[in-house]
Amino acid sequence: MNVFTHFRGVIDERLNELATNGDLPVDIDLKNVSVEPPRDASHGDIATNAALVLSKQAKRKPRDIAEMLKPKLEMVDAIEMVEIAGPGFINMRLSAGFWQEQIRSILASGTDFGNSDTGADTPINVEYVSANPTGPMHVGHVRGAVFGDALANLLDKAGFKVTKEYVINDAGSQIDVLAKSAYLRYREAFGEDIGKIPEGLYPGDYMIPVGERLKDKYGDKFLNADEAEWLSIIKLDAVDAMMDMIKDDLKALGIEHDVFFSEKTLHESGRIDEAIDVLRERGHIYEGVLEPPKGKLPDDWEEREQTLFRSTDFGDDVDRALKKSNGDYTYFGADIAYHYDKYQRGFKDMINVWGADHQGYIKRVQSAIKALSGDGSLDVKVCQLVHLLRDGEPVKMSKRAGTFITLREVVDEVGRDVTRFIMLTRKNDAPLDFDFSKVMEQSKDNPVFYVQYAHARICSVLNRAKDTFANIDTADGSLQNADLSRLVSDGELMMIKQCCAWPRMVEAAAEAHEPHRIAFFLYDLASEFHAFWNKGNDNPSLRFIIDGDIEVTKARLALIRSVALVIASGLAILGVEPLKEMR
RNA sequence: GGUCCCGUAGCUCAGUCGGAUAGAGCACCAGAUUCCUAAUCUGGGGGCCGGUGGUUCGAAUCCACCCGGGAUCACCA
Repeated sequence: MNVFTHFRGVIDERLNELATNGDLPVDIDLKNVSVEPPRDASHGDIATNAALVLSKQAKRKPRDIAEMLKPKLEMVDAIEMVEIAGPGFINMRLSAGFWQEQIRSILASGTDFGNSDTGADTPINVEYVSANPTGPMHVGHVRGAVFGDALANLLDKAGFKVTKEYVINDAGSQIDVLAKSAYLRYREAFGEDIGKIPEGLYPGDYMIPVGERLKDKYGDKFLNADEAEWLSIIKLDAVDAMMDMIKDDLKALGIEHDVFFSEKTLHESGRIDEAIDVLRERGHIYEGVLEPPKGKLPDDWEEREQTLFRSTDFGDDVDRALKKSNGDYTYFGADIAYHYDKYQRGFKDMINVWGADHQGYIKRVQSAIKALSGDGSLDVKVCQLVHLLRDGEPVKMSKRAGTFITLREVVDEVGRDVTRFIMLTRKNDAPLDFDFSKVMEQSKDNPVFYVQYAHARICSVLNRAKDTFANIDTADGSLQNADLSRLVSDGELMMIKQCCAWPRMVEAAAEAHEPHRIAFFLYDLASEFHAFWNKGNDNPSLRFIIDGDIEVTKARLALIRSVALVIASGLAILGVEPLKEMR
């Protein structure tokens, strides 16, 4: 249960009563009323701005409305105290009993705690990674991959029906290059000395096994054949080989897509013509000449007539070309068909995760979706660069020279969990430093460790309880029966409240499409817990395991088990395994 | 020149559909281990939230215009 949503409902009811009684206008609009935790805990547990928001509509002073609402709220069982503060905020304190009961429901829900139905099973498509199938994934892909995956998990938890999608760009000229590179390695597999890989082909060693694979599959069939004979066939094999490699890389990060969509199929099936015809019928396509870009002209600029999409009608800056000079569709042309296809598959909500270099591409795709669908919407999440460091020094990489750092190298060195968590410790649109030395540090400077450590500590306490009480049952089902009214200290109630904020956090993060909020929340929760733990150092009566008092012990175990469940539930969104011990 | 992103403590960054006295970590200073993992915790100093106007009960948050940093800019994908 989301505590705040629950009381939002309660407050709405009482406001409607006031409207029925004639104290407020009958047609009063409650949509701006919010119920949230006050920033300052001394103001109580929940606060509402209802009186302030409704003041104008009701043509009454905020304090008057607050005074009318106050007695009605005081009658609610769980509400212990109601106070009007400042310009008209209504602060409420909830009873300890109410909070204690929440532990029971957290234990009953397990790691499903925080699941929400705000998504209402709405289909939503999250497209991420979509690295070109021309080589292994490199470090530049990692952030988008992790971000997209965590966002998809988050939306799933919030009740959306999520499809994780990868579009394979298997149609462009880079695939010809790939096939030629593979063919060279194929000849090499027969013992031919191919010398230095010619400029313009992919030089990486990862192409060698592809050559072997072709040799095994086709024997010497293509050895003396014309390019026209082998090109289209080897393209397929080469792309397959690249995708196998990429899927392996993704697996190392714990990522598995539901759908791999082939761009090539759009070209072959005439779907691009179809989508563009739709646009043409609606009058959004014309043959014309684009203005040269303002500012510095590209050296090889020439005026030419092109098939253009009038994206400026939908908020773009200039109209966009759909066909290349050789008559083929541009990537944008194919992309229009791709997004139209997604829409026709039932996705009105689409999210794409792109690198920072694609920012300028956003408006045109959104324009196309508007022009084609009317009610479809695309949110593009742009991930800024990751600065790789080692001991504070930049790690050089050069994609051109083939010496780029691969995703695999990063994961092999620091592990999947660390890679994933650290990538989510910044907003997607802020650059991120990734220091190989720092992320492996076992200290509170390192948020992964800090959160994991809290979880491990809890598991450790649950185990140790058996040393003190031989017969104690620490299973969730048993802890649910603990006498939770024994949880009365400030620290204990704080922990409960923090856990109860979890569902609200999930909903807010999902709505904003911001999985990093989960990482920050977990850090805060871990911090609460570590503080609580240390109180037992100063005051033994605040320890979790109290020798001779099994009831208090069980109640406290129920509490910290709830904390562990929230941490595990959050880590699951991030795709990180909660650790039971860290020795 | 256009577009997009960023600008919050010395440093790295959070900041909830606009909410009350703007938060955390690092660094700095002072403390806490016969004790469930000190791999942790407690306390302290430190801010014209880039600037100027506007919107309103109320702005770090929304709008306009500036300043500074980054990315990107006809047929590549």
